[in-house]
Amino acid sequence: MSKTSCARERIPPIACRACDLNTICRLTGLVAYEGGRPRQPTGALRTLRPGAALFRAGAPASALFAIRQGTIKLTRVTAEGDERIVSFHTPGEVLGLEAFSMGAYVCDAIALEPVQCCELPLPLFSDRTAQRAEIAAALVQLLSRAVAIRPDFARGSARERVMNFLLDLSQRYAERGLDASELRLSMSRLEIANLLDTRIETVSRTLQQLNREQVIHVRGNRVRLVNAASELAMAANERSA
Amino acid sequence: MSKTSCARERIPPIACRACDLNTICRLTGLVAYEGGRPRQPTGALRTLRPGAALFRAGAPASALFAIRQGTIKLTRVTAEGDERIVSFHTPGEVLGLEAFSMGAYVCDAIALEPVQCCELPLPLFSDRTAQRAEIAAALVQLLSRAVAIRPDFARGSARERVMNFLLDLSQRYAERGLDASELRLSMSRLEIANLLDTRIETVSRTLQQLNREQVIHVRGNRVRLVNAASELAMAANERSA
DNA sequence: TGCTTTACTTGACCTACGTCAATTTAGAAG
DNA sequence: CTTCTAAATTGACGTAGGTCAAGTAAAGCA
Repeated sequence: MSKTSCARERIPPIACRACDLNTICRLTGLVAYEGGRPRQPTGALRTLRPGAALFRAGAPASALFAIRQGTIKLTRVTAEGDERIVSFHTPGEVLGLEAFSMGAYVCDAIALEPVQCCELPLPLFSDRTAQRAEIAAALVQLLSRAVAIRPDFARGSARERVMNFLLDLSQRYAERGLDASELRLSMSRLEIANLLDTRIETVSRTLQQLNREQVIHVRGNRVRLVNAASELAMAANERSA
Repeated sequence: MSKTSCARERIPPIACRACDLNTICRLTGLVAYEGGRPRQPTGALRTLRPGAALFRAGAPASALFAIRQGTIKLTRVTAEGDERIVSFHTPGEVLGLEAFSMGAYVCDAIALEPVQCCELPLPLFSDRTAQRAEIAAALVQLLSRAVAIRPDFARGSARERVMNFLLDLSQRYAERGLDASELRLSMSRLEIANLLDTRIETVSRTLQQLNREQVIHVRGNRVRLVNAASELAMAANERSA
């Protein structure tokens, strides 16, 4: 599947405190708060090999998931039968929020690399515990953030799409406290092209072009943002929509 | 602003029971349930003239809004200073859900026609009433639906974009119990082009093309879906993503 | 009713990107 | 190390849709 040399450059799991699910985990008693150290949660922990599915579109929704390590792609299958990538997700992000309204998941969630993630079974949220109101409030918070922030990569020129994609990745790195200018692309060019609604050749050409212009520095799946800051200002407002 | 002959073809307000906010309105005691008849809610009712703003991006978020009548566009301003349309909203839909996580609204909400909408001040949701858990649950439901259903019109060929746009409108008509094949476009060609990330000439040409092929029947801002059902099956899975 | 303005349509031309095809590069296996 | 395979790059060429420009129709107003 994805080649991604994972064996040697394995990145440690994200700390619970940097995870979007943190508040909810604590409220549901799933994990003891660890004050900063990455620590094994007490709840169900799932591991996936590259290419394995965390859940499938149409499967009854049973839990929320938080990514601890690795990257997951959300995909749908078009009427013509080909895969369409909806989004990529990195450590600290929560999947399966549609569970509260749909009976089933709406996308396939596929690991791009070795993935580790926490599972919060839905029944946790229907229990009539004393904390329920607090949990609900935290959920409302989480969901509200998810509706507000919707990057849209299938807009503008190929160059804008690629830049927006890289800058979005960079921003997410930064939000989790990682180096925002040194990216490791865990997805293939084909998967990027799919997300951006363009072609693999266009992604390749555009990356090389940006490389030649010294805006970025590309080498395989490693990308360093060099003069992207200037383009950043330009594209920043575009990304969130 | 938008021309839209509104004086004569005024459409009556939507019934509360067909509104996404219905459950929440009842729980917050804002409106007495009316069992089906469209009835004036007891809460704050706002009216807007075409071109007027319900709220602006960056303004402190103070309330949730439900559209009773008319169409609203959500827009953002790009770094280059031009407007980008994020979505159009029709009666029964709820605006401002980002309020629970952001302190401010993230888009401008502009009326395309005379608009009437209900306002639910945010303080309603922070009151520690006995119902609070139920209200929160209803909110989670509403938000969860909003994250699950994300049409994406800036993908594929011009023809696909236009069809997806029309079919999405049609579907929303249907969901509120209106005739799904007889559409009245309350937005200009320019606004459609903006949403679809294409040009006004392309929208025009594509509509005329579809008209020639008898897939739809266009006459100004009235569109009848004729043989769209066949294309519908094809595009149905595309729309929601 | 005609006049003015703005929205929409249509045509001609051009370019960014898609398509097809040939290399080159980089992991994986031996 | 070499071989094998899949991913990525690069080139040549065609086309959907962007751009520019000229009509046409319809809404608002005297």
